[in-house]
Amino acid sequence: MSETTIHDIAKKLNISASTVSRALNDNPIISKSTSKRIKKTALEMGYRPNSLAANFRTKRTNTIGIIVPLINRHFFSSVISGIEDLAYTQGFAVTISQSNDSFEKENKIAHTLFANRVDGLILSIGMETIKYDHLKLFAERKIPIVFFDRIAETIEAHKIVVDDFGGSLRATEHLIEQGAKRIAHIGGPLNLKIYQNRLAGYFKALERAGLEICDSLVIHNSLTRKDGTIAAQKLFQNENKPDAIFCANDTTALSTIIYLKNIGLKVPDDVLIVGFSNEPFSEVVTPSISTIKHPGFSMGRKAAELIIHQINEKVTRAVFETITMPTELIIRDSSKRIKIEK
Amino acid sequence: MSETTIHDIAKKLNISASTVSRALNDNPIISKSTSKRIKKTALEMGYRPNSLAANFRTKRTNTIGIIVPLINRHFFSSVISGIEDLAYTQGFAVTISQSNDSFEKENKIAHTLFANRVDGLILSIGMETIKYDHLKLFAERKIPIVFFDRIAETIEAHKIVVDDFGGSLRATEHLIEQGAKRIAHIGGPLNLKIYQNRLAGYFKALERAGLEICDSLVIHNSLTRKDGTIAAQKLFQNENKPDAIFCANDTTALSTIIYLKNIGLKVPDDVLIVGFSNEPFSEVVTPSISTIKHPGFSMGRKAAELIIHQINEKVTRAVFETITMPTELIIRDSSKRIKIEK
DNA sequence: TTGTAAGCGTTATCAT
DNA sequence: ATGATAACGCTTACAA
Repeated sequence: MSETTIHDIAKKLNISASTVSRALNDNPIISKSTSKRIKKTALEMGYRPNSLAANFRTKRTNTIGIIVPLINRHFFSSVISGIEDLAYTQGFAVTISQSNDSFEKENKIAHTLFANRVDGLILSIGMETIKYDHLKLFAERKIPIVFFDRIAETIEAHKIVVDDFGGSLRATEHLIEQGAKRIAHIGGPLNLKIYQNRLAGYFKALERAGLEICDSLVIHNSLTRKDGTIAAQKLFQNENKPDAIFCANDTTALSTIIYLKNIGLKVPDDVLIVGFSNEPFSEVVTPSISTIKHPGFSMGRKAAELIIHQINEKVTRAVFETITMPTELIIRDSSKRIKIEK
Repeated sequence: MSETTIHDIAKKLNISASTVSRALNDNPIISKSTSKRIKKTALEMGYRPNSLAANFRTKRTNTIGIIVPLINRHFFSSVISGIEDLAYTQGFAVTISQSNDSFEKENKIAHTLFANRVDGLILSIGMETIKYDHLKLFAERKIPIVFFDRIAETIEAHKIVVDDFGGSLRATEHLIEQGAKRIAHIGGPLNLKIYQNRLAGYFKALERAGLEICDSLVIHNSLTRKDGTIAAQKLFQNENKPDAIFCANDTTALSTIIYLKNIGLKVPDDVLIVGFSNEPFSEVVTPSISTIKHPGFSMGRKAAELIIHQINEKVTRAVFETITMPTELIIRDSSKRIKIEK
């Protein structure tokens, strides 16, 4: 009933436990022949290494902690999938928690992961997070952190973001190319850098085209389905109605389209729409939604690569990179003004 | 630089390490006053419990292992989200791996989780899995397992499934109520129980209504987007064209709708469609897709509840339950023949 | 190439 | 209510 240990194996073979340990860890110092004998009897005796003991001894868990706002969201589950995919090949386990965008929960999770001695942390911070003491914990103990998407600017760490600025610039320029003159923007909370950047890209495009920036055409909210509807409502009650909207996510793009349909306006005939993130639904709704593609899976793999590298290096880096993943404009029906072309 | 231990705290307060340990674990045998003193100095000294040591000592990791085919799929990420949600409140961490529907990977993952001493395992088996030796490992060591959705019938464990039969029955009956006479079925691979059940529900409904079961109206494939298109093509090249299709998932329901649109048939006017799973896109495509709701998040919570109960009980159950989660028919536009009603 | 022995930090058992 | 002590299974200097 009780587990076989390396001592049991050692006793059986009349050798020492350390030799067994070395052999089982493929230490090249052990002769081929004894190593083979040891592995054979280990198998016979049904030995399974006690990684709890090993972890305790070596102070390494081979575990990467992940914190995301919500697992069940396409972008985040893509990233997680990418992290797991690479981590697995490198012998790391992955433990996941969701903050539900609550600072309190994020804080608790961070402490738990810290206590559980994860070797590294990959996270996207929650909407409420503006203090980073819970992350400084890790920094102090030299436990590597990699941020993705929603980053904490003041913490020194590798960061992986998508090119929000460039994507938004392209999206807005595309609307301009399609003939839009009064382009509105439905954006996210500005305490998050990603939404600052998306706003900036939008502004830049307007500026380049010599279009006026109009305060009444810019609305910020939490980008839920409902927020999109309310924003659209506001935009079309105005005097200065937009002829195009660049939405900071696909969810609001969708609810905007639905709202417009309800008040008798057609997309793209009356109003052009571009979203952001390329949610699975965007391709299949009517009209299909033009959007900016977010490379979730690759971001996850890259994040895993960076953190594992740091874990294995054990070198305290002075220099941290911010990696910007390329975005891609996907033009679909919601933003094609010129139907004649084809 | 080095970590504070309970011995350091003990030394500072001139008490024993065991008292410190007890106080920190809220053992009621320790007097309120000393307990308070201990916690205070622990905080001051920046003590963080070494859970690696504790795990090692107690042989518990407070960790639940999860294996799913793919994290980045709406249903699975919902279940994972539900598991994490409950596990977190009960003090359990959750580690996730994806099998990619490969038996080899599933096998390796199981061994790794086993070696890492997870306290319990929640999983949905891959498409290739027909042998269960890797799971018997857990059973032998009395490590609880909970299956969900894709279950291994021969392993004794709690199982959580959705009411595939009932859902399909309702879906098909609904089509019949809407006046359909020649109902086709696009189903999944029959080595998986869930698709057997969905087929059975479809048959049952036809039988009850006295409708003939027609082989040429039933097609099985892997339920991808493309499979749906091919299946629809086949169905409408036939002599005996269907006037309704019950699809075993929403993906094929969608591609069927798109195909029909392309060949000039209208949904729901010419053909009625019902899908299965309530994917996020189903509500927002045009026409919106009637479907059977899959309670992913609740399944996850339930799975977590069951496994944690078993972990804490430490009692070897002789009796295992198979819990069938209720399904719900959501009627949307793709299956509403009678438009006059409103 | 192999063996000896210490020690990781905690909890549990037995005393007091 | 508290203390002393052993033990968990492994890794790793150091010794041989």
